[in-house]
Amino acid sequence: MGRAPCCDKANVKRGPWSPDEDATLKNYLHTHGTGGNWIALPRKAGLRRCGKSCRLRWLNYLRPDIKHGGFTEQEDQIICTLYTQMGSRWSAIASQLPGRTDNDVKNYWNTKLKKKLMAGKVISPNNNNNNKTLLTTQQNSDFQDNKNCSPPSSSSSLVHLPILSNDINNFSSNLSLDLIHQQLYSPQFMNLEIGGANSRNNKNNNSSSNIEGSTSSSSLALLDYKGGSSLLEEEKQHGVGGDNDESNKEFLMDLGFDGEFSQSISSYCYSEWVDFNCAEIKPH
DNA sequence: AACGCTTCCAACCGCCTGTAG
DNA sequence: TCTACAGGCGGTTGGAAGCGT
Repeated sequence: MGRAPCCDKANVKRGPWSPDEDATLKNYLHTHGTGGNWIALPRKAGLRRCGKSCRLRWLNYLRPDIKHGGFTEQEDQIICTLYTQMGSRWSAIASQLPGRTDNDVKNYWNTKLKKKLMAGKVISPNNNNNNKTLLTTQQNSDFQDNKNCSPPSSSSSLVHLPILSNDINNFSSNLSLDLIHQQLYSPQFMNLEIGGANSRNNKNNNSSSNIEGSTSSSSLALLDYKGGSSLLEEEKQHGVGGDNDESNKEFLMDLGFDGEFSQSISSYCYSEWVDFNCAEIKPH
């Protein structure tokens, strides 16, 4: 026995919403709110629509704070990073992007960003190209309103990433590589040299397990000291030394790889913990 | 202009989860 | 504890728009 349908499908209209329907829904919600019941809402509002459809229409299109299209490079990066961290948790990803809906992010990923990433046009960790300059002060503005992040220093070019919730941090403990991850983030694609002469931070190979098994209340990311010499164990003990040789830092976050590959990457890349709940990421 | 193919995105579907009774 | 129901979510689809031939 299947689940009872949420509405009488024979008597509800389907397909694209008309401007009149939009106006009706908007007006009703403006006056009455949802009343805590989307299922009953269309009947009260005089709409021949399924309650779920009304909810979707409101959340994805009619809400006043919705942004459509025009994803910024910074948003691209955030989506890519979060996708590698937690997979297709679109609502969680969208919650980190003010004004974006899960549907929007999902569509954007499926239609554009995935291809863009495949073509190497989005900054990826350790990408050895000029894309790092994508992280500029101009991009701060989108997220400055985030109440949990301190405002950027006027004299610096900090990039303030939005809050990653504790839930997101929890996701990272149960990650696996799906096909897309393997394709998009293969060592070749990332231009990484795994375990070679540059694997200078091998003694730091507990980083990955710390990330993935972290019970910390913070989401974590790491900054790479490209060309730096020390492991910075002392810094790990004494907190993040954010002012050290910033010119050598590179935008990098937990990619969510499991197992040996993750260990290899982390041992190569990661050298410093930062609290990613309100990380200040600086351009390379 | 007409046709076919591709891309994009709004909307739907059905499963899962949370919660009230 | 169980059940029913609504909300939430991710996957998928259908059609409009764009583009090339």
